[in-house]
Amino acid sequence: MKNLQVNIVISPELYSKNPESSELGHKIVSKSIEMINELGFEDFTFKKLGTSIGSNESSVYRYFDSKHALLVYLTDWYWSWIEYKLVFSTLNIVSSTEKLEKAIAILTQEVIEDNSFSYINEVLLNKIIVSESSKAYHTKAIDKENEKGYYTTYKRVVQRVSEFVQEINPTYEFPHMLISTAIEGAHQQRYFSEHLPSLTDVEKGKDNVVRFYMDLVFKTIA
Amino acid sequence: MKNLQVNIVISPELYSKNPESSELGHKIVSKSIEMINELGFEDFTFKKLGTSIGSNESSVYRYFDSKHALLVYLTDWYWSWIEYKLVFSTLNIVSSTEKLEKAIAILTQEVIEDNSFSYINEVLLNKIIVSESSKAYHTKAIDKENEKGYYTTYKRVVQRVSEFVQEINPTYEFPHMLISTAIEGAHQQRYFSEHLPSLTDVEKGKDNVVRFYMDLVFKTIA
DNA sequence: ACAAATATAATAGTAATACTATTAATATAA
DNA sequence: TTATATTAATAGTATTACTATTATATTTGT
Repeated sequence: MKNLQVNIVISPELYSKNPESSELGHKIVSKSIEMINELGFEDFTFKKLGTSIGSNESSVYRYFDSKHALLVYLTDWYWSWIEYKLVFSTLNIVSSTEKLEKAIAILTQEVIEDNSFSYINEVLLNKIIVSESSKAYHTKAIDKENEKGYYTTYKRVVQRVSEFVQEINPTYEFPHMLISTAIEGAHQQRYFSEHLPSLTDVEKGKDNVVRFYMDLVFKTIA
Repeated sequence: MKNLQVNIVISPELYSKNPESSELGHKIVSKSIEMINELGFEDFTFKKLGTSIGSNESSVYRYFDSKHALLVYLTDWYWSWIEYKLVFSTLNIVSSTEKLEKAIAILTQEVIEDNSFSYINEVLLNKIIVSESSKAYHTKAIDKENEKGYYTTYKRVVQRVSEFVQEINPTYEFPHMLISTAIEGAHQQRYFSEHLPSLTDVEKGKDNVVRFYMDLVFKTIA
């Protein structure tokens, strides 16, 4: 994956001005990832962001209509990246079981290496997904936003992996529930393991989250 | 359960003045449940709440330090109520399998009847848990709050049910992960089924969420 | 029954947030 | 070079999440 020149392309619905199109746009995305991690989404503001990139609030607003729009953009970028990894790593594999194994690994693993997609730090972005992304869709405007296509990438990822499940066991009733449970669950378990560890069974050094979901998925569809 | 005189007792950590102790307190809790449902947590304010119960903002602040504190209170009330139902319905049952079945049902079912615990509408409260409760613990202050015991009831519920799992299969490695995955997953699936249905496999009339998690849990620990 | 204590309502005020609008300066492109 | 677009700077607004103060009820102890 290293030196491939690939770009994650984000739907124009998800920004006012494309942050890919300028240096300032890059800085906005890049620094917002850092700052949301540091401050948490609630305490992160466009004013602070503007200041810290040597620009100002109103310039940030030209790229994103709101703080929430930026979070949706980051979330979509993440899922586009995951989809890319998913497609790439299951290409030319014939065994459905093997494809599902790879997929579950990608979906439940912690991201520990910044694959340096230009100005986006995937390690930090993954942390935002774990601790903040649920705020993107837990909003009163969810239905309108869903109609506008804000969550299509995520839905497509779930769909793709559900298809692997269906290839393995065409009679299994709940492939989408199983995959969305594994994805969201893995993020939650990572959050719990750091903050509410008694809700989990994580052990230092072992990647129990991946093992747990791998086991759960394959037993459930067996 | 109907005519039993039982009270849910909430730890004093979770309020400034006990809302159980006055008519105003009752109104605050009762109306806030309605309003958070209507407006969503973001648009709900103490000012609006005060006005709508014929009182005012500052009086609400005497019961709860912040909007967030109120959400944590409501969440704890919910889990205390679930714990009560859990203990009640598994009392005198000897079969661990049967106990776990009852537990999973209680944890994953939609609440459709207001069991009229005085001034709290459990149906609406359950909806808040489904769509807003993750905001209670996805906060930068989580570690401090956890130390103060804000989440002990929830943790105890997970612990109790994990013990049923361990009774059935003492060698299963991840009982806590399994139960917290089922609990949080069920809420998520209910939210998705309403707003992002392609992430689920819900069908009108059938309670697929309960069936899905029941099947998943028992297959996983088999 | 009365004073003291307590609870509540009403009002005002503050710093910060999440924006919008306007203008000025700067870079780029025709 | 001029027109165009981009950005920075500044100012302003309604609202939020809270704090503080005082006046008025209500409850409680004696």
